[in-house]
Amino acid sequence: MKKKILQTQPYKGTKDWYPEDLQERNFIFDTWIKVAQRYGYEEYDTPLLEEASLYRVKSGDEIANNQLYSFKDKGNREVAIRPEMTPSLARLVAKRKNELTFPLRWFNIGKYYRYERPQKGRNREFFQLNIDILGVSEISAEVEIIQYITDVMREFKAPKESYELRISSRDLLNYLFDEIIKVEKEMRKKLSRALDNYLKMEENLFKAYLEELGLNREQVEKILGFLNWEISDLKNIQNESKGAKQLVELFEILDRLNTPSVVFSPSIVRGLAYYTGIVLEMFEVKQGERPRAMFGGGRYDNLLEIFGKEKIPAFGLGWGDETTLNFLKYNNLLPQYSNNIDIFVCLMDNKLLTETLSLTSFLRSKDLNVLQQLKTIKLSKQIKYADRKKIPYIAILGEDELNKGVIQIKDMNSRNSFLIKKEDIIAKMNGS
RNA sequence: GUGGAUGUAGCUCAAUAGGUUAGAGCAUCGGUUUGUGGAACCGAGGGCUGUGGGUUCAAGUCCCAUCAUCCACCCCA
Repeated sequence: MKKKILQTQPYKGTKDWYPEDLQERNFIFDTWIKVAQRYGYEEYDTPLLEEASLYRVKSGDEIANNQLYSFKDKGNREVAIRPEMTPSLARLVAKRKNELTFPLRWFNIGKYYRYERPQKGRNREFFQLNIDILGVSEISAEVEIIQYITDVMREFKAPKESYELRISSRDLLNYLFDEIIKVEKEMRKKLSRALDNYLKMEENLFKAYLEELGLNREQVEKILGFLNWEISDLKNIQNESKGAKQLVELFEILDRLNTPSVVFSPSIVRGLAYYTGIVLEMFEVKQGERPRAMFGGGRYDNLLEIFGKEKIPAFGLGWGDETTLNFLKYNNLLPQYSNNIDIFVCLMDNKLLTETLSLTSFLRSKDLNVLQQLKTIKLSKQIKYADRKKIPYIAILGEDELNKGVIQIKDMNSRNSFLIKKEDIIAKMNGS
C-alpha cells in the first residue's frame, strides 16, 4: 500500500503565520486597539459560528449563498462560519437593546472566512477590525470615525500622500438617480457598479459602457458631470439633497480639523447592501499605479430591522489585515522583528544546572525575559546561538564565578563582559 | 464562477535539442583542539522536480488531468 504524503501548504486561501509574520500582524492589531481605546471604544466578541440564516435574510443575495462557508452540524442545524461582523453585531445589540447605554462605541478584531477566489489582498481566511458607533445619527459620528482612521494612519507613520480617504454619500447617489437622470431600480444596480469602476476605466470606454446599459447621451453627460462634482458644487443643491448637505457639513468640519488626505469622491458606492448615508473607502496611493482599495465603511441606519426591532442609527467600518499589511510593507513602515528576549543564560556544566536555573528564576522574577540554555554544549556555540537570536546580554555562571559569588554578564553589542553580584544586574542593565 | 501566466532544496535560481547519480548561492547544522559570537576556510544534511496518469529505450524537460500560487474579470456583505 502506498503511503499518502501530505502537503505542507496550507488550505487554499489561507496562510501560516510564523513568529515574524505574527509580530507584523500584532503590530497592526495593537495599533488598532490602542487608538480605539483612546477614543473610548470597548472591545466585544462573537462566536465564529452562526446560524446560516443570519446571513441569508437578505434573500436573493447570491454572495451570501456562494461565498458563505456553511454546513449542517450533527443536530442538522445549518451553520455558517462568519463572513463579516455586522449581522452578529446587530444580533448582540438587538438582544440587549433595552439595557445598553447608547451611544455605543464598540470594536472587535476577528477572523473571517469567505469562499472566494484568492488573489492579492484577498484570502479565504482574513482578519478584520470592526469599529462602530451606534445611536448617533448626527454627522459627528462620521467625524469621530474618520478621526480614528486618521489617528491610526498617524500611528502607522504613514505619509499623507501614501493614502487617500475617499468619501461620498448614498443619499447623494439617490439624488442623482431620482432627480438628475431619473432611472429605475434595475438600472440603479447596474449603474452603481459602473460608477464604482469609473476611476479604473478610460473615459471613452466608460461612456460606451453606460450607453450599452441603455442610457441616452444626455444621461451619460449628466453622470459624467456628477462624477466631476466637487464640494463647492454641492453647496448649490444643499436644500434639495440631504446627501449634499451632509457632505458639505462633513467636509467643513474635516477642513477645520485639518484632516489630512480626505477627498470628496462621487464615484464611491460600496457594495449594495445596507449602507444608507455617508460611505467611505480608504485607498493606498502608489506612484505611477492606480490606487488600490484598503478598506471601507459607511452609515447603516437600518441595522436592527432583521430582528424586528426599532432602527438604530449606526456608522462603522471594517478594516482588513491583508491590505493593511501590503500597505505597510510597501511604505516600509513595519517594525523590525524582535523576539523581546533580554538575556540569555548559559549552562556551563550539568553539575551547575540548579544554580543556573535559580539565577534564571531570579532574573525572571525581576521581569526580565530570559532564555535558558538547557544542555551543556561548547560555550562558543551557546554565544553564537544568543547572537543569532540577537539577544543583547548573556549571563555566565561557571565554577569560577560561583566561587567568587558573582555572575559574568556580557554585553553583546559592545562585546565587553564584567563580573557582578546578581542583585546588581538589573540596575547595571538599566543604567548601561 | 470566467480568462491568462507559473510550479525544481527553507529562499533566489541553474540543468545544452528529451540522455549518466537534478546543480549553485544564501540560509541551517557540524568542524577548524577543550570558558567567549559576527569573518574566513573545510564539511554535512536537505529534492518522490506540486500530485496523478500518458508518450518514449529514456521525462524536470513533451501530452492530458488535477492541485496550488500569481494576474485580470466577477464580486467585495
